[in-house]
Amino acid sequence: MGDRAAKDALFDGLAGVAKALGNGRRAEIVDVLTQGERSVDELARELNQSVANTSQHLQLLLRTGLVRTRRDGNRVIYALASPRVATLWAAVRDVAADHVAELDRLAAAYLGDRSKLSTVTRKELAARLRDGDVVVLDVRPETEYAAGHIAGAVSLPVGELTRRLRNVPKDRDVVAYCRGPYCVYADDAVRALTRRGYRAARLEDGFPEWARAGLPVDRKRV
Amino acid sequence: MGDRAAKDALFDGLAGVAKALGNGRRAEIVDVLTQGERSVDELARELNQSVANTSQHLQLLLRTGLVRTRRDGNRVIYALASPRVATLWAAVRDVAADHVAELDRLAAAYLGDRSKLSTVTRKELAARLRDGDVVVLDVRPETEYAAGHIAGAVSLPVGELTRRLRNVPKDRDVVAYCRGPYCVYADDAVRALTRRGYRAARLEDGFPEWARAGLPVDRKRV
DNA sequence: CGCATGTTCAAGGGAATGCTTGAAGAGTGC
DNA sequence: GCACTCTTCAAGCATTCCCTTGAACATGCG
Repeated sequence: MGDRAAKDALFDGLAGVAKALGNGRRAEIVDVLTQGERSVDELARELNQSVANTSQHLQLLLRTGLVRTRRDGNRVIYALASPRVATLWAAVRDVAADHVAELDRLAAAYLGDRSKLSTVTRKELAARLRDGDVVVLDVRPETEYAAGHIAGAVSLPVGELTRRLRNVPKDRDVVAYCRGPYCVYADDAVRALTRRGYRAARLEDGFPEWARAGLPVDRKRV
Repeated sequence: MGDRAAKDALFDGLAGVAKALGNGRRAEIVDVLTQGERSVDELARELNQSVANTSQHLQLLLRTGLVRTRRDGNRVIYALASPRVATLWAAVRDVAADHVAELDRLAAAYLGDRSKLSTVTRKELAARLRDGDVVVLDVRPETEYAAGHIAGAVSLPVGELTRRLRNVPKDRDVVAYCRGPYCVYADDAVRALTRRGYRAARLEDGFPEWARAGLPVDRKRV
């Protein structure tokens, strides 16, 4: 024991986990699965990839143990193997934000200019929720809201925002949140709201981070 | 903003961090750097790889931002870019331990049978250190001890263990620790000690985990 | 059963990865 | 300057990775 070949094999095994996350498409899959389980073709559509390719990526994630499957009639539903995988993905994102030189540029290219968006930290929002002086909007698709949301938040998917604007009180501060720090939904919502004269800000990160921090969540459909 | 190409590029950027850790040799480099900074050829010797190859891996880690360098006369010293990188590596290891099916086999092949080794958790050791009823041995190379060690531990590199055995009291419980959960030094030490009639156990993980948990450390050479 | 839907498998081609070898840079000491 | 050490660069080759295409497999429904 303690020989080179075995040590190399062990570290290859450990590195296998990182390798599984080491592809943009697979990273995106894990990122989406953080919001809840999905079928293969839901994922394929979300990633804008062929079903075959998506399936292959999922097979690899499955072999590595990062995801698990269950059958639901016709379809196969994939989910993260455990919350720990979501934590790992968050750690990857954090290191990238800290240390990857070009990430700011890439993020800006996708998200646009965020400098004019006001943001709220988890802590601030938690405090203001306790005081009840803020309206919280979950602007993700409704199924994700149903699978879990910030306690007290109202579902208002960004696609329906303009149609259901009357439900948003104009005299109170509004905070929108979505999937995480690299999700555009809340950005779009905040831009649309401020343009119309609302006092809107976005939560710095998203629902998964809120839940992971142990802050109050709700699973019931409202 | 919000278009597919930019989103793919962003996630490729995020995944780049995972990709950098997604190779056994680079993972090993990061694992070693968790113990402290190293020159290229120290790393090459530790990994049993050519200097050129090691240098290439280091270049990639550098480009990704996971490590940084400084010159020391003739040589270039590499270090982790921040403690957050060590945290990320720990997260990878944890997920692998939880979810990679074959990891137990790989670990056993490298580490040997651990079933007969008694272990101590961080929490237990911290408590027993406060009570002063235990001798703690740092069995890593002396330079790593000098760079930081559990407060109250004594340096006794595993290579010199048999030569300096007289320094270890036979009537007290002994706990040995080393680099981390996949390091053999403490295992070897505990086996050698128990064979000679000492009451020895190993700390479940290693020094980096101890330090990361905020438990008392010391940097002074004894 | 036959057909539709959803998922996986298999083969192929272009690109990237990992290691090797040998040479070129960079810094130190005589 | 010159020899020496440590590190990086460059080219080459076998292997792996990623996506595509088209077929096979599984499940549900009429």
